[in-house]
Amino acid sequence: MADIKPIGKALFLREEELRRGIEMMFFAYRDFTGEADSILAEQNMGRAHHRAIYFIGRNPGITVSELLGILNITKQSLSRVLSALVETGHVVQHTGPEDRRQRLLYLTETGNALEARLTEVQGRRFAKAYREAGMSAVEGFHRVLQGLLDDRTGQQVDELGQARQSAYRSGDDG
Amino acid sequence: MADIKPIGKALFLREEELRRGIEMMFFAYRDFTGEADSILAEQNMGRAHHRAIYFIGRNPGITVSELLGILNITKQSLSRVLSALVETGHVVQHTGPEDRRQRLLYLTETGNALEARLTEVQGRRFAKAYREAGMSAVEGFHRVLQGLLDDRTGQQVDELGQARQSAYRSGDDG
DNA sequence: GGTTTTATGTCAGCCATGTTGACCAAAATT
DNA sequence: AATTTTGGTCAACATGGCTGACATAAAACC
Repeated sequence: MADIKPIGKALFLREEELRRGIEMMFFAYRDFTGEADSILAEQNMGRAHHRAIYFIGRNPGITVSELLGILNITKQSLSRVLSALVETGHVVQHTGPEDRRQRLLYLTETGNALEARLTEVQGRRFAKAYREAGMSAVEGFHRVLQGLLDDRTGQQVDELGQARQSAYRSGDDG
Repeated sequence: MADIKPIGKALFLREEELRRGIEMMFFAYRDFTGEADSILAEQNMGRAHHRAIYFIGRNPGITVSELLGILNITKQSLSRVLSALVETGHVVQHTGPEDRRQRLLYLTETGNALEARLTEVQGRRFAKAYREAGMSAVEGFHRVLQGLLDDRTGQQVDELGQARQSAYRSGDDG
């Protein structure tokens, strides 16, 4: 059995590899959000506002509950941010046509402009990374990220993708 | 020139692909940190404590300045966390032998145990993702993450890798 | 060698954003 | 009519960023 590997060393290398992933994830996320954070700071906003704006822009007419499902925060936290965004004219709430309890959320022109600006800087960063890494690396990147998700999140992401493909909600920004 | 592509559609696909990256990054980071956050909450700690513990464990004898360089936060923010960790017996500070202004940081046994526990849950998640995605995907994952970094961070990460390989600092936990 | 400058770290207090808990109102359900 | 669901509000609290003021050690300068 000459092909038995030195287990100790293999485990060491494995741990090093995992730690490398952990660290890179930390640094990459920090830098990935950094530029957007700066833009947001100019407007006295934070990441919480960004996340709300992003997912409202991506899903016009989304309800507060649905948004809560995506963000995984409490309604009190979200409420604070939404109030601010309505106040500053980035978001409008329309009473649901079927269920009048619901407040369907839409970006205003101002909100759309900010969303575009934020997504542009983050997209630019991704475009550079994708370009440098190459197509097959991008494929691998997606697969690993997918594997990092909780099962529940994985399902959610799939559902979001489906919903987006199939139909846009009726509404001003449709 | 029959191979000119329909630009409009290509751009649309490109934007969709970039948005997919942006979203996956958000979800993956959230889930990636979630388990560790729970463990930390048990001990009345947060992510800031985790980051300090992680990088001290990884670089025994690191100075506060060096740690600040890694974390990109203010010294005041770090100081608060370090004081708490010394208080709870997770970290010890030794005056620098050359430059007596410095406080070299080390994990205690307790600190090491917590670090190991936290790194284990995060490592397990990465191990699963890596296993499912396959080796070449992992390679691509690293390359894309690398490309997402600020230039300055990329250099830093390299330097850290070097320092770790070449020599361990003298100290109790060497 | 004493003074200034630089490096390093601490204390105090502010702000954003997460949390719980208690409670209210409107609409839908039974 | 009573209950449940949905959404909102107020209050209080914790974490972890931030700035400003300050203390001390080391280095640089005259």
